[in-house]
Amino acid sequence: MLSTRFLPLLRELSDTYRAFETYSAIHIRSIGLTPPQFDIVATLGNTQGMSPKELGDKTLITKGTLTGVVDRLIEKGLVSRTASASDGRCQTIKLTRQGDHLFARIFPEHLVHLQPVFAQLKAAEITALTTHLCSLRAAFGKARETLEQV
Amino acid sequence: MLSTRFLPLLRELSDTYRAFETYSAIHIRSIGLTPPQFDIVATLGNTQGMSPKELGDKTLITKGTLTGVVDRLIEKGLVSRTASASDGRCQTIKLTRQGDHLFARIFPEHLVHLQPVFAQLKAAEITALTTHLCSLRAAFGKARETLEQV
DNA sequence: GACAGGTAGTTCTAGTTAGGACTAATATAG
DNA sequence: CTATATTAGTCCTAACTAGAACTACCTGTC
Repeated sequence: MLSTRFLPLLRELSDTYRAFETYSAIHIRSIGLTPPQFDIVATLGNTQGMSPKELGDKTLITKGTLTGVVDRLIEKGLVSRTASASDGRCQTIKLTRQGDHLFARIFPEHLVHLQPVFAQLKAAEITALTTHLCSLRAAFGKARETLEQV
Repeated sequence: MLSTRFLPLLRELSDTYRAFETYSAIHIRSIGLTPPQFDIVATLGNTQGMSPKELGDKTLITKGTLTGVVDRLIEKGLVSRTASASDGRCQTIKLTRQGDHLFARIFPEHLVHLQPVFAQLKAAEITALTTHLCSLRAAFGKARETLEQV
């Protein structure tokens, strides 16, 4: 007999993630960005820039996708792509001055947009949820390692 | 001063959701389906079929996307689309005999694939996580309603 | 029974997605 | 020093995504 007691959790995880995506997209689209584009701008904010590889690791955007997302941000004049001097394979993606200004304006705005959501939750709930999610993510990671050992 | 204490939670929510998607996709792709296609087949399993509208509500696939996903499942011979007799706007999507066989085979397989993940967690953790996610989702829903009242 | 308003589904567009094939550059082993 | 393996990034394909425009159909009101 197979246990199915975890199915409600998986459904809830999907539903909650999508509720978050949908809610934050309301603000993001009002700026004229897409969610992945916002993610890149937010990750580059307050840094000296980084390689596409590093950017992909942080935002979980795969390399093939990242090329296109960065292309569109360059078209909009928000980021630049320059070759690395030390490693001919690497490049550095950086916010332009215009990108920097945009980041400084929209990041606090985005926090204001999210504030009413988390004002409804107790600090302890937020902490507990984060911890439990972390365990679940680790469980997926471990199960995946086991599969790959074959 | 804006609070940013919820940002780690949002990152963890995204990361955990993607870990789940990636992990379950390993099994789903081995069957020759995509995750949304699997979602549809799993939702139609053990039912008499339902309208695209209902299917979209359950799987959170928007109507425009659903048309294409169902088209591809029809091409594969797994589902059928028939007009409703009572309402000329509605249709009924149903598993074909072949789709039914596939469902009967792969759904238990999928549970077996997921089992090792949840075997690592205590039952109480699973329950607590589900409850907290539900609160968070409700908070997004409430905040959204507030925005729409304008 | 006509007409206004709402609902179901399709089509279209721009963008994202994963994965794999490919190129170029670096690093390692012998 | 050279052959091999690894890594970074681009390009390609099939599919999914939301949202908006559109068509067809239903429902209520007068």
